[in-house]
Amino acid sequence: MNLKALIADRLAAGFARAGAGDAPAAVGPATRAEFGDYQANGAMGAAKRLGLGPRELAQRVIDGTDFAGIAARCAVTGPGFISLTVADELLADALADRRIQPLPAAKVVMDYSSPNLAKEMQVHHLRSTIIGDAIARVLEALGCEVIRQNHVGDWGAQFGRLVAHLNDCGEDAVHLADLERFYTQASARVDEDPAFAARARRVVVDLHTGDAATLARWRRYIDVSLAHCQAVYEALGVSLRPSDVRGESAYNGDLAAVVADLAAKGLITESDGALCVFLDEFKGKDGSTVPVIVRKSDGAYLYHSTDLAALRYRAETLGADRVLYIVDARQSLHFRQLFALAKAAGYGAGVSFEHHPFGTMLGADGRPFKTRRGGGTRLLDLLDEATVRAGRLVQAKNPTLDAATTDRVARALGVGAVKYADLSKNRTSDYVFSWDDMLSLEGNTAPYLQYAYARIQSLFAKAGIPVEAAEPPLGPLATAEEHALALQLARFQETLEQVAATVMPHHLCSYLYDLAAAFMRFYERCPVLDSDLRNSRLLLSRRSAETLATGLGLLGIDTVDRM
RNA sequence: GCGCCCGUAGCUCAGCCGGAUAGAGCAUCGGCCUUCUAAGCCGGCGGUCGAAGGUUCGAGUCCUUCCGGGCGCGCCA
Repeated sequence: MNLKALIADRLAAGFARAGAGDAPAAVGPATRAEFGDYQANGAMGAAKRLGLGPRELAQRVIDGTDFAGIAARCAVTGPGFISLTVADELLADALADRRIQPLPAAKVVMDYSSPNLAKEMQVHHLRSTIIGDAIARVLEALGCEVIRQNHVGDWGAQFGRLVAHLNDCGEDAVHLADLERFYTQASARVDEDPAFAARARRVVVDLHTGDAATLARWRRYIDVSLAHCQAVYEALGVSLRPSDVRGESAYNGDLAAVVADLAAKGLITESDGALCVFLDEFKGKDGSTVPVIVRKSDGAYLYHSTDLAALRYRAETLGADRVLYIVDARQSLHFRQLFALAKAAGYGAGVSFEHHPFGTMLGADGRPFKTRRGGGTRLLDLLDEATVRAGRLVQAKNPTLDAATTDRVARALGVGAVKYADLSKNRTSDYVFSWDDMLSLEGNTAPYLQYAYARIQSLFAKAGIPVEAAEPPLGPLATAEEHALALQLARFQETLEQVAATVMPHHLCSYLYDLAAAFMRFYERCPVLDSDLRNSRLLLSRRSAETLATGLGLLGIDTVDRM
């Protein structure tokens, strides 16, 4: 149940009776706990139009609202806030059933992760991959049909360079590390050797026109590279599967038709031999327009055309209601152009195309992130280091665990910490990558949430009963800690809906951290096993464990029973 | 030059259609393990929310200008 929506609904009737039916109740969590659990700020904004004092209107709203079963107390506070305390019976209802309520059915296509192949996955691939994955899982939990589309870069100039270079030196690459090395060499040659650069471009044309030898070579490199990506996804606990891969190459056959269609619709202008679309939305102050180039003067297509073909496929073939692109903020202009182009071409009318950007990764110095060697940091190295550090800590804290359990726990905590460090940030602009922050295991980190979960498992082990044995109903909430914990548990639904609406997983992280903290305070203050309120407190513990496990699961983070 | 994003405590970050005394973690200082896991709990220290104007009953949040940072801008993706 969505408490916030329920309260807003009830208050809406009160606003209507008070003559302010069009005013939003503006319900949110109370900013100050002393005044209750939720507050509605709408009376203050509406009062002026009605010629009433804000407190007077707030009182009229309260008088006209039916609080039966939802609020234990409701009062006007401050300049005209409506503050209310949620009734225990409502919390008992909320905790009786932990099922998530579905949103209206929708088909959502999600483009995320989408690494360029031929290179190992680096830390900068982390954001798209795990943000997208968390959103995909949350949407599925809310009943949406999610179609994952891993739009890997498997068709661009990097393969021209790679294949041209390997043709020249007569070598072949069967391991990713080799590919990586050869690609670096090839990139260097492009900068120094114009003749090589020309050959590399020629190879791209061969590839795109279906030259058999080139395609065979390309296929081998792609397979090596994709196997590596899949290994990273599995190490990360990301839900992407090989069947979710639909890379740039999948649209090769559509490109000519898409461009022909744009031409037929009168959108194409030739400029210096390239086929361009000039859109009014991108006209500058000086009257010049930044063009969208859909075909180069040498006949090759670019990512605008590929992305447009992909957009059309997602809208028309997959039948999406929404298409979410979880892509670096540096692509913002590209997506504005892409969506404008789709609109001009009449593709995907009625479909919501959304670019959800995230910031560029910076180093500790605030400059774009690079290692000393000028490269990136391998994602697998980061995960390994996190696991090693967590392993040392697990061993120090709990030396009685056997080796296999220690390894498993270390993996869950280490990988969880890395993911949580990234997912818990709402940075639509740049963010600072810090090796130490990523690997931190104290405070507001995944291990804190996992620790709360493990404590609950331990509690039930001590009680000698399975977690499921704690059943409703919830008893009286005798202490402030119990009330606060029950309230936080009851807010899970509204949190998931908020994540779905904003496409921002950090709201779920904040929620789970607050939940774990509420549980820790409850646990420190309220004895469970040796208490008259044992049943009720066990139920609070059970729901805490379930909600933590479910929430962490949506973030792609594992829980452990002991740590 | 034009455009987009950002600037909150020493550091890393929250702050939900503008709403009460701006919140966490880390760091630092102090208290709490003979009772359910101290990876924890409680408390102290720490911010003129980049600056100046404006709108508003009310601005970290909206508008304008300036300063600072990042990114993007016709044949890479």
